[in-house]
Amino acid sequence: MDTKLDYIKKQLHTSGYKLTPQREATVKVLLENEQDHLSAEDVYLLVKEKSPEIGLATVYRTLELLTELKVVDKINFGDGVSRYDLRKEGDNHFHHHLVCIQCGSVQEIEEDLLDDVEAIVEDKFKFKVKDHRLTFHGVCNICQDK
Amino acid sequence: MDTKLDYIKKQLHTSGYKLTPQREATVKVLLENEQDHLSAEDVYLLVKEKSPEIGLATVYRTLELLTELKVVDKINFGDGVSRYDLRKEGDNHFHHHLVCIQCGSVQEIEEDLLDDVEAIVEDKFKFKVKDHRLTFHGVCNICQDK
DNA sequence: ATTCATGCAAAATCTTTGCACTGAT
DNA sequence: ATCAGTGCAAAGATTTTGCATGAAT
Repeated sequence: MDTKLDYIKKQLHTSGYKLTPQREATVKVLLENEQDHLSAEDVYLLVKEKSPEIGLATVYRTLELLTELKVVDKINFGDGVSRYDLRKEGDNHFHHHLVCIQCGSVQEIEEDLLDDVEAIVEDKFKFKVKDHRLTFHGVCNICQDK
Repeated sequence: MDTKLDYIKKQLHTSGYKLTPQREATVKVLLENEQDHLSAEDVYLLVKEKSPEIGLATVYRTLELLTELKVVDKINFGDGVSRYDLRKEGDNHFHHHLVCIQCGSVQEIEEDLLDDVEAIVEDKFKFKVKDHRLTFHGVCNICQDK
């Protein structure tokens, strides 16, 4: 647990940033809610529970910083809000999502299923792939049973 | 050209909507700029050139309607803006995009490269796929040559 | 002292909504 | 006469920015 925090701390330091108490509080919230896809507002509210003095702008600035450093990925499922998703330690690719159009649940897929597809893209379109975003919209197994 | 307009007109009628002059102007702009990924504001400005009396709210309402009817897809490349992309006639799947992180260009891929991946998702996660979004971020062939 | 980070409030941006009005059936 | 559609301006929501203050080296 703290290993991850240390790892992120190191990433910040490498780029010349400090892990301030506010940033630490924000990162901890992200770590404690890894499964969720929190919006900035969500993060802010959770951070406030333990550190009431923190400001929304700071949370935004922290999330922006973490996005730049690729500690988190900023995603958008089509509602008007940006959501933030921790990258797994050592991951160099964004993971995929299954969004249920009935219950709204979001499931993550760790596997990288796109190796073949990327090879095609690089070959056919001469496009050097650095990252990808893949989201499936459909009906999750729970909603199918209803 | 007008075939496409007729086709869209029919889609509207099927769902009980009319192709008003304002909607027609909006659709025409989309048809004339199929390659681009226009934001609502972009569409509005282009519509205004020929129909200055049209309001921004109407453009938004039209785009929302077209999105509902799956005439267009609403996409989001990470800047704060929604963009609108015409579906090809008869397409039931969203097409993919290659976003260049250097010059910002967006290239479209018509091929559906995800059949295998979808089969895996349906099988392994019991998730009934209805649609997908796939975007690659990387360096386009032009920028690679620089 | 200088520099980086914060908090607050104000501003900016994008999008939606309320409401009166128009136009077609 | 009704009802969907429109234009305008106002409101809403999300995110960014300016600036004075505070903490750390």
